[in-house]
Amino acid sequence: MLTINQIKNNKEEIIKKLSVRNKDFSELINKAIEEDNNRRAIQNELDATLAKSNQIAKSIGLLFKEGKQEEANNAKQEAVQLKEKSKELSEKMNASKNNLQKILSEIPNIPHPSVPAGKTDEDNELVREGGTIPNLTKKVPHWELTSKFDIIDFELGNKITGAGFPVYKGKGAKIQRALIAFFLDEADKAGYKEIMPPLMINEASGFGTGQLPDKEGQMYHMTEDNLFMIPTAEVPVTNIYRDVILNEEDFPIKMTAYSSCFRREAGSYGKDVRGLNRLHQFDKVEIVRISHPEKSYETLDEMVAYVETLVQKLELPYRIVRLCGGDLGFTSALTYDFEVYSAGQDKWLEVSSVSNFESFQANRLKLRYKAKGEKQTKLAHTLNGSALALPRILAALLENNYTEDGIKIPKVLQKYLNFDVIN
RNA sequence: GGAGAGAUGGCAGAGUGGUCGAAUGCGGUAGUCUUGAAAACUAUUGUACCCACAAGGUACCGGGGGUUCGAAUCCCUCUCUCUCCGCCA
Repeated sequence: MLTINQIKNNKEEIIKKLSVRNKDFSELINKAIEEDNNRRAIQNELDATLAKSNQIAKSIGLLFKEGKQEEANNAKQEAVQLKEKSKELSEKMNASKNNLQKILSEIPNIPHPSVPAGKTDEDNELVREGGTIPNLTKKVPHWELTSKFDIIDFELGNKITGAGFPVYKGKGAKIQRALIAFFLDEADKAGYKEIMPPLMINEASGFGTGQLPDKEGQMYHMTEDNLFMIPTAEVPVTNIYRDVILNEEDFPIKMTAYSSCFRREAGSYGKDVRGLNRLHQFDKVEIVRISHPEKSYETLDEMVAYVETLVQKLELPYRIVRLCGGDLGFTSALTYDFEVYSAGQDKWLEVSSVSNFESFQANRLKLRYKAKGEKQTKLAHTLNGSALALPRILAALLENNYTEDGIKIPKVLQKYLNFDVIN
């Protein structure tokens, strides 16, 4: 969420920058400013009324002490009237605040100047590519390979739970474990502190990172306890810093977490859902950073470079794209997507999304820092990225490395496994 | 799940209707002293909003609601924590 001060101070500029998202936000922006003016007017009056009430209440205490019953009773009358007035005003004020909140929550993050204009993923900008696309004699999609080698059982998942909950077996399960260990070890080497977070979150956490209230339908909801299954470790990990005021010297904050992720994927039925392409439960290692505002883009570049080393070490052909305005997430200012080429399907699969949210999440989280010698707190910047999501990485590994002799395991994973080929 | 106790500032911990944004101690910051440090002493030390700034004002003592002219203090409710019992990996 943008702050009202951000909006007021740079109104025209913000409207202009938001237009990169292919939508005109001038009306909402104007409404927000108008409502804020309204709110301030009400608060002025309310504060004055309360001040008077407080004054009278104090004087009543003194009058009683002095035994001036009559005067005290007169003062009470006045106080009652003031109270009614302040009640009215505070109701108005709450309504105004809620309305402002609602308007603000409909305004997305301001795209970074480097975000290209565009409508769909076709307008995304290719930043870099690497690796070599394998020249396979036979292209086999992973869902055939997994059943051929009996390493992932989709049918069994259907039986136990439902579609989108695969069962990993034997070498399939071991590869999952190896990938998780590999990703965590790499993150550790890169200075990220490992976190093992809760897999369910409460409402406040969901609000902090922006899943609630908008994307409520995308999370599994335990209504009995009002908890939600996490769609990504970003949520619990970033919320570690909800309601926190940091010191400048606490930066940089680097965290990583492995977790299972749960997504209802409502509304995406039938679209690229075969095999591992889109699941309700999957595993992912996430990196999260909290950064000084002046350093956050440096941080973003660092994260992109880091994720790039992962796909390189896994020897996967990849490309990095900068999302265009139309494809950019609501909360993000700049996002780089990583895609790996999956030869069996002849498709690029998105395996990581690395974003700078600037102060958009921090505002909701109330995550601030205090510069040395300054009294005012400022919002920190938050960033996160997948490093990496397992299922599509696995799909690409299986498809790209498949030969007549079986599926070869990339070198970096071999030390985590007691086999180097699946056959 | 049952019974009881509790939730106060960075921490510890007073405060049971008015003079409490809140004693005291510790910690933090600045200064005095010192070659430097420690100790000691002095001052300062929550967040947000209104206000151009300052002055001043308002709100916040786990969350929400209520009683009252006035609530950290009384009532209701929710959440959480602790102790005991039960169950349990």
